Amino acid sequence: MTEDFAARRVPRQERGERRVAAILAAAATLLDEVGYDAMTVSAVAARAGAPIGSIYQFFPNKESIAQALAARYLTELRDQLTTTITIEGAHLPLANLLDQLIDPYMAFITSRTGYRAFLTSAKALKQIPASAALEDELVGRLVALFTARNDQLAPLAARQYAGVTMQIVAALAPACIAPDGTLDQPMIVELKAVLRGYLGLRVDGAAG
Amino acid sequence: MTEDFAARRVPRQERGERRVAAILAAAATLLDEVGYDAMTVSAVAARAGAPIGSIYQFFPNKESIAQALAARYLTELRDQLTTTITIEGAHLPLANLLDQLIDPYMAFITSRTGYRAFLTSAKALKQIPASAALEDELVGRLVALFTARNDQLAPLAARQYAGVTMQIVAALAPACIAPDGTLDQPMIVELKAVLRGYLGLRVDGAAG
Amino acid sequence: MTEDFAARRVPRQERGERRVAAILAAAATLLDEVGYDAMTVSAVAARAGAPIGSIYQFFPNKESIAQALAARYLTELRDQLTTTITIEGAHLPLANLLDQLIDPYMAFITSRTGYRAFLTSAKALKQIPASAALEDELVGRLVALFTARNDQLAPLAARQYAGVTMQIVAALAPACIAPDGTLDQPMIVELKAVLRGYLGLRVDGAAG
Amino acid sequence: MTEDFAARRVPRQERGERRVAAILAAAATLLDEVGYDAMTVSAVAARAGAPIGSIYQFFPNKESIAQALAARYLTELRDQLTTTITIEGAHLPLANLLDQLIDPYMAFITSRTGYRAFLTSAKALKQIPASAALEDELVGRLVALFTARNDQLAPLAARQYAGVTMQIVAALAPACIAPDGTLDQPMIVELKAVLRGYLGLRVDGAAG
DNA sequence: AATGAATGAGAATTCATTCAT
DNA sequence: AATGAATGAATTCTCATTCAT
Repeated sequence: MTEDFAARRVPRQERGERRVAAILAAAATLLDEVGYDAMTVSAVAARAGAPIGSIYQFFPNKESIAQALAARYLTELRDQLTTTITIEGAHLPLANLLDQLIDPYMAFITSRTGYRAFLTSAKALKQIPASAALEDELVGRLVALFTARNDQLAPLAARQYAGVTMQIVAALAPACIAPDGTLDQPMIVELKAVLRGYLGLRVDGAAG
Repeated sequence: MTEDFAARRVPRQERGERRVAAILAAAATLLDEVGYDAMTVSAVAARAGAPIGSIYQFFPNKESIAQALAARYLTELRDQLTTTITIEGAHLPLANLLDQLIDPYMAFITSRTGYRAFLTSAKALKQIPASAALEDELVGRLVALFTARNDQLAPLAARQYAGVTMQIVAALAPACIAPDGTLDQPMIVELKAVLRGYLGLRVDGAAG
Repeated sequence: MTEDFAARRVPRQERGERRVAAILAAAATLLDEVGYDAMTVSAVAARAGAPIGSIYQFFPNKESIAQALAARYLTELRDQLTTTITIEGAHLPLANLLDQLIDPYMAFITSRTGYRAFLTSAKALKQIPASAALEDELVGRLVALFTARNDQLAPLAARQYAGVTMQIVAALAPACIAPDGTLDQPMIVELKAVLRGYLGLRVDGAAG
Repeated sequence: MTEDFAARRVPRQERGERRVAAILAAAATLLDEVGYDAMTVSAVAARAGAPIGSIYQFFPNKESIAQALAARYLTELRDQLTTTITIEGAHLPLANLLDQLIDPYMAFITSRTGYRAFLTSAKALKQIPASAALEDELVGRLVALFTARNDQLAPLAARQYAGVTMQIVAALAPACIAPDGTLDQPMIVELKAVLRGYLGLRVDGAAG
């Protein structure tokens, strides 16, 4: 269900599965190193130790390689955030809630090679269906959380705040990754401060 | 100071200046429409109504075209922000101060074709010296402004908050431009709220 | 005699026969739709619902698939024309004779998917032995028929007229098939007129 | 007016014109030798003594090379047939008229390398606008000629006979060219006989 | 100086055929 | 025998940049 929408042919033999895994790993690295545009299918093949024809045995084109990787990451991300964003946090102090939300997400990002490329060029990789779906789900979860914190919140407003929250995180996340791929902790502290400020105003209604 | 670092020769005749202007205008449009990677030197030439040879009369390579455009925009931006970010605003209510800061900036962005491309791919266009210089200056001005609002602020902290402020603006600005190039006003309101929240915490020390 | 020259092995089990039939049917359709060059072995496999490996179990290469189909059609055609082209028609009025010759042939053509491809690209499919043999036989039959109509006819001349007759039919037949695969009746009338005119001159010796 | 519809850029320098000529000549030869599908752009380049990039300087794609050649031939053919097919021939004996029509055409065909490829795969080279236009004009001229010979001829009928005449010529012409590229004179005699028979029936109304 | 042709390495992709399982 | 993965040369086309005129 994850990547079959993009794959030319679903690998049926174990050998094929190994190939696909190697291809995606190679693509991830290259995405990280040079970005989508500069990533070459031959480079992916070389990295994966596969002849170029094998790539096209499983993926119809360059774009679909990135999409398959994105889809895989999105599934994993969904699994994680489903655990992380819950009503459980409704009554925590904002700062604690944000720790629970942000820290795992940042950990996720840095553990997924190439994820950065998706953050920066969401449009380059066209609309990945899985992406829209995940976004909808996450917004829904945030809305539930926000509403649970503040039952005065109008649904439409909650929805907007949720969207902005996700944009903030997406937009600032790259800034939290140092060039060497490790996390920039001070920047993460600031990201949380940004969210604390924003959600303090909008959700917890500190000053209205 | 604008294009001397990139231009192969300073045009001495006005015909040359018109050419350069046409080239940059063409590049700006294309940057907007297709982005840097997909922008082709021949396409720039065609749009500018210039033979491709002419392009290389004035610019040593593709990159330098984008850089010259960036440099021009940065100069203009510097002129504007120099007026906008001043100590004058030190004692304004935060919301008003942000209006004064953000509104002209957003107006600037949308009036400069192709500026979006620079926002999204800061790294693609390698380190533009003018950019670093401008950033330093702006940070300096923000530090002065923040310090004038709150004299308790340690210089280093002020500097960090200024940097984060700029990152927030840079990161969220693209989200404030609708696909058709016009401004997304509700999103701008949220951007201001984000900054209000953040600077309220960090500079005005709402909650410390 | 049909596919033994081309098939890698004669299928002994009926499963194999069904496979071969499916493969040839798929090839026929594709030949019709896209022509020989654009016909892909994988496409044939896909259409036939067979794994590509299976194709090569029965056919040594792409060309042999088309040849097997051609051979099958040629055999069927031989069966038909053997019945159609006989001395029986020697004393019929030319127009009637032509009806007896052309109508079944056109019916044959349209009922054999992909036959058109063979008409147009006789050379593309290299010299099919069965084809040359059939042609010889048909020429022989036409010669007999012509000679029976006109015993003044020199054998060599008769042979040439027979050859030209076949060329005319082969050349104009595609023009008698509408793009949707149905027969273009008015064009068939003209085809007969052409032959009537030609054979009237050459065989029945209208004007000598 | 001839090939500018297909050319990516009309050559403006004499050098460019020489290149285009060399490219078309190379294409003509290859079309003759291997046909359109098997003709490779690199092969054209090699034959023309040009780097492959140069081809794409003047032609947007492979198809357009063939089209440009076809367009050039069609223009030349138009010039010739315009002289050949005239009412002047209205009162000539049919055999003489056909000599006047067929001989120059056959000469034309054999003097134009690669023309054969167009005859055989009219569809492969998509609808060339110039081709349809030329066909219309020729049909018109034949109609005038036929009508001048026989004023009983209904216009619609005349139009159909003209069309069939052209189909006959187009269909049998390849058969009149020997494998070595020279003309097969006996076959030309037969072609004329075919037309004599057909037009005798249809236009001169030998037997109605 | 101005123009547009020249260049060719490289990019994405295809496909007949072979081979491992 | 059956399956589908492996292979890689070949193909079309692009494009930044240089050069001849």
